[in-house]
Amino acid sequence: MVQKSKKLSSFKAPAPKVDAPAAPKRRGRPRAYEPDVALAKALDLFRKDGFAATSLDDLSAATGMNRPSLYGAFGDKRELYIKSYQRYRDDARAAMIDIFRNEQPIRERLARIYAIALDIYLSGESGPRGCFTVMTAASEAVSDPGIRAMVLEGFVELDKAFAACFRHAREKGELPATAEPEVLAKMASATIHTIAIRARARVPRGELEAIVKGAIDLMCRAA
Amino acid sequence: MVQKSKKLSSFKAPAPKVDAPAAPKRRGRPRAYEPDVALAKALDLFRKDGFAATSLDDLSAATGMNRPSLYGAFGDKRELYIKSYQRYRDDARAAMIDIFRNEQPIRERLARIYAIALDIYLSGESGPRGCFTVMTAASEAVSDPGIRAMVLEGFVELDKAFAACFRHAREKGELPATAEPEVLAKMASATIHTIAIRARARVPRGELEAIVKGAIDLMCRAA
DNA sequence: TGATTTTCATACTGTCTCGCATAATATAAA
DNA sequence: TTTATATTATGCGAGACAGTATGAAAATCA
Repeated sequence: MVQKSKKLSSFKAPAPKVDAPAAPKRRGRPRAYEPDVALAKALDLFRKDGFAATSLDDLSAATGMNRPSLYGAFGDKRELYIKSYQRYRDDARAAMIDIFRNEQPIRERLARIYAIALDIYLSGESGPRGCFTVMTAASEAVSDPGIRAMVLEGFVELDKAFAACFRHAREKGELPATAEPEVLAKMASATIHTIAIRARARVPRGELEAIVKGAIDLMCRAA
Repeated sequence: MVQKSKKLSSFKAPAPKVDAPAAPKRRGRPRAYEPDVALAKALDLFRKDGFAATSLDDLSAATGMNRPSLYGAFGDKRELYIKSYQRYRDDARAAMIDIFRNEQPIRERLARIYAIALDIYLSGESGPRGCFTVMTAASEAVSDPGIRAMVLEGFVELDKAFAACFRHAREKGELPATAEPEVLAKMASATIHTIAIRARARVPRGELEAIVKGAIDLMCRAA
């Protein structure tokens, strides 16, 4: 909510949503980088080492952009971090939104959500990346109010999505009438958080899947 | 497990465990600091800002020790971080071990454990500190194998303590025979992790206590 | 062709970083 | 008092850091 979009996607403005091969004919020297892929590289670096341990030289090398280009395209290091985080959230949301909305049985929906989460958390060439929201909460969130607000928003969004799932399942009779969607949602998020953290410590996928299975059983068993 | 004690408590060596007011008459110039309180200050700083964002100047200012004294007493920055972490674990364990061992009903034991955890996570003058194990997992654990091993050990230790609790409760008939202590233990740890992370985002204590209450109900209700 | 616009590339500045070298200081032992 | 020992205090030095200034390069427009 803080840092409201402003001109986040300014470099996308010329392309009118539908992929337009009709080149807009920009005026000056053409860019030597693609903002989207550069941002993805920056995101990966931030996810690996965190804000403080990632230098602009590292970012410059990873994106192939030199320092002034980085500033021109994304602003200073903090802004780049924030844009990376927004990108992460957008990607994660896009990967899960269909499952959160569809009509499968609750157990199956949860299983698929966690499978996608594990894919995200365990990806990365030089080791698992974990959850960027959790990492940011652990590092920058205490001292930076703007970033803290974004992290908090991320938690709330996930809680609400899970709660909606459980509410729906209760209405369909998959869960007992006494089930409390909000409480179950917190436990579902807690499961997300624990696998995200354990993934950073290189706990193997099999163990994380076992935790997920146990959590689903506990949350969905008839009371 | 890595960095095995070696000479961790070298400065405690003269004091033979029982508090000895018989001054050991050390040879040279006396210390101007107390290692224990200095380490506590360093720990607090690391918990607040993390490894990378904490400079030796910060540590020097906080502890009142100048740089060479820091090196002499604790080694380089990484060693100081590791010793801070060990101190944190020792303190946390000391605060919880009685409750993990005693004979109260399971719900009450869990409630007390979480209350202590919240005290630890929410302490700190300039904002909540969260859980140092979780913070370290989120930052240094991916790239530093030694630190990763310590974090992993921390996770396992907590899982085992919770599992022992649940096993004991099942034997006493507080939980159904079908309850799986290891599975419940993972959920209990997940609850620890989620409140630790949310605390960093300044979620108020009341909300965290509500999460804890819901988790205890879910874990302890008759299946 | 020449003017304009946008980006790239190099290099710079002042500050901070870690770790250590050196010397002064305060105690105990001889 | 002298010597040995252990600590404090100052500060150096090579490098990393974030951010910017300057000028060259590559495109469009007139």
